[in-house]
Amino acid sequence: MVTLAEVAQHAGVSASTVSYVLSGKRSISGATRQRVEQSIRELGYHPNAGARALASSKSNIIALMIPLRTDMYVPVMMEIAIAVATTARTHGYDVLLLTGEEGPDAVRRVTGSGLADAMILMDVQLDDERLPLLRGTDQPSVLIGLPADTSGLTCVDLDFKATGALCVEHLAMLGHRDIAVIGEAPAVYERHTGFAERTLDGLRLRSQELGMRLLHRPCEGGYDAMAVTLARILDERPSTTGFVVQNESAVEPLLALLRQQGRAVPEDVSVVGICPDQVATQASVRLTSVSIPAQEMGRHAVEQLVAKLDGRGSNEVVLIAPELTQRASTGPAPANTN
Amino acid sequence: MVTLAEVAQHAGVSASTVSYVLSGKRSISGATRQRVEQSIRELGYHPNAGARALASSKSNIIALMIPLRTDMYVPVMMEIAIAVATTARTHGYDVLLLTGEEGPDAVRRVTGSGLADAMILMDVQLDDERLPLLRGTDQPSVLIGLPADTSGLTCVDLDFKATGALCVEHLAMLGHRDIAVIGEAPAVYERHTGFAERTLDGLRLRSQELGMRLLHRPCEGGYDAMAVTLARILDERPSTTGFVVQNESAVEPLLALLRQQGRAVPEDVSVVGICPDQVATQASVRLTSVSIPAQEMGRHAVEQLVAKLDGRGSNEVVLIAPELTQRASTGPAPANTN
DNA sequence: ACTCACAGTCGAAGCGCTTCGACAACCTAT
DNA sequence: ATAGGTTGTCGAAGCGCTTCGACTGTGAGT
Repeated sequence: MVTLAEVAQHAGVSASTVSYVLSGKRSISGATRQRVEQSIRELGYHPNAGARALASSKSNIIALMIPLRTDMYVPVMMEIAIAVATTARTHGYDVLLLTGEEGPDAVRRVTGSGLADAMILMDVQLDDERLPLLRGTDQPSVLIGLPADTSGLTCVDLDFKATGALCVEHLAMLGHRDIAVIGEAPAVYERHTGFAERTLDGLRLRSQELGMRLLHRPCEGGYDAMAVTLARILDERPSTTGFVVQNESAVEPLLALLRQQGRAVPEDVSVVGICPDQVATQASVRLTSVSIPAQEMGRHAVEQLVAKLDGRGSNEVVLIAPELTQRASTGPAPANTN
Repeated sequence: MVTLAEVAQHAGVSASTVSYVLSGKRSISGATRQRVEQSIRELGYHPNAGARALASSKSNIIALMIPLRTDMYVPVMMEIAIAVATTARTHGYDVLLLTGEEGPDAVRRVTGSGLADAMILMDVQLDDERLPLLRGTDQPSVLIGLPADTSGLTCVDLDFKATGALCVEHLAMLGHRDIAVIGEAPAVYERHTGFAERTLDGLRLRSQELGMRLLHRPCEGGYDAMAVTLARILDERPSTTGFVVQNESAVEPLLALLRQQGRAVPEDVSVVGICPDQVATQASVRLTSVSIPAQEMGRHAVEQLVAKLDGRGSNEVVLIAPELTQRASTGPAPANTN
């Protein structure tokens, strides 16, 4: 293993000079700089991460806490994680992957040990038990998702309330009056995950304002669960002509079931998805949808964090505006056939 | 920030004693140990990761390189990543998330800087450019996936060749003679990703041995691509009664299309999937499938790696035996209706 | 009573880096 | 020519931990 000292000797300068070449924190003459860089290349030198962390009390690592559950909104999580990792690299940071398993202890461990300089939390619950810890430390952090109380915190998320409203508006504009919401699995609501409830708020509020009737049903993904849920909805409110689906694994089952029952999409029934674009475009009917901007969220989160680490940036809530893309699954409500 | 020295002082012992309490590398009297542990708790001490890494030349971090592409077999990757992270924690390791983006440089950087003690590589190509680097370093590593030449490497993977064979055998047993394989996207084969080719080998070999006819068609996921592929297959070989699908995002489209064309599953046509159980059970027809044991792979990989780090363990290729679960999508071939 | 082994503890020497203050050499303004 | 500032470099002091060798006291063996 090559050390700073060896590079220094090879280049005929002192260790500190090499260090300054590397960090650029003091000016170095062109000649010296080149000699040092040459030596670094020749010797294949890589600074030792531990030593660096110890001396500078900066690890250049960002911790990312992802949820342990692998059953929900997985592609979104993955895309965020990858966006976080690649964006972090462009700022010179690496990413440490923590699973929710350890819970708040992970926060303590990482903060206390100086393993990471900052952290990003995903899958934030409205009343997340990790929040007090974050508020009580001076380690920068960013949440992806919105808790109930955002004071003293930096958050990045899609504006799910606006997303709900947007879906309703789109259906209203097309003349639909009775709409049903296929939600995430009941467990998601029970955990009080913010995004699900905020979407619902937006849906309810706007549909009230527009005088529409709204039915909300949580739904486990999959064909069987969807079949049961759909039957219940159509039983309770046969006049339903618009669906909003916020559950990736319910999209295709819903479309299949509607088809099977002879309800044509979009002629008889319109469907709006809240899901990644990939899901929307690969469905059997190209789905009108509000996309989950996973990459953008990951990127934003890192950039907020880096800003904080650089002493710039403050606590703020960044809500990304939803965008609805009309595809083939929504159309005018059918003429009233009471 | 609390340091070892402060804990030592608080407990009235020397720093080295505290260190030995922590590491257990020398015997410590019960009384002293308890006093130290008490102090640690009272002061909320966490050892500094950087200092530890520097002094011991061990970071207790495992690097995990995941593919950059977010478009393919995502849930599997995610599940593996999570299994790696949680298993690593049980052995006292944290996980650093690297994306394929940097390519071989990432290997150099991590190895050279001592950022991680070992690494796990996913999405290994048959002739992966990172392999020479791995062979040339003494840093332990494990591949998830199988390259062409495994000499000097430790690999963990599902036995995809046996998987292919198993699928064929199942269909053969049910009396099918003409089978079609819906493969991964063409890009996967072009990249020479091992698993896809090995599956194909297994499929071809066994179907030859059993005197069956086999058609293989790569397929981008999604409904439209699947429609085109299916049409071509049925056009070329109308007598096809068995399908093997190795592409998560083609499963549901295939089932929908078959249904739409009046081909009943499993009465007219049988379908076997190679996919995570979750996909198989959530499909519109509960899919007979060989599951991808993502968790098991991640766990195995970490355990191999930890064994190496402990000086136990050697280079070996661990192939996990495939298991086929019969569900509702396969049945006897229809009577010959030439 | 005397050695020997061993458990239990301590002090000190680093691990490889960053960073601060010092200093020499040079330039510019007086 | 001189004071004052700049620029480029160096030496040394840590950062918080691990680990080695050394030391002390105790109990067993003779």
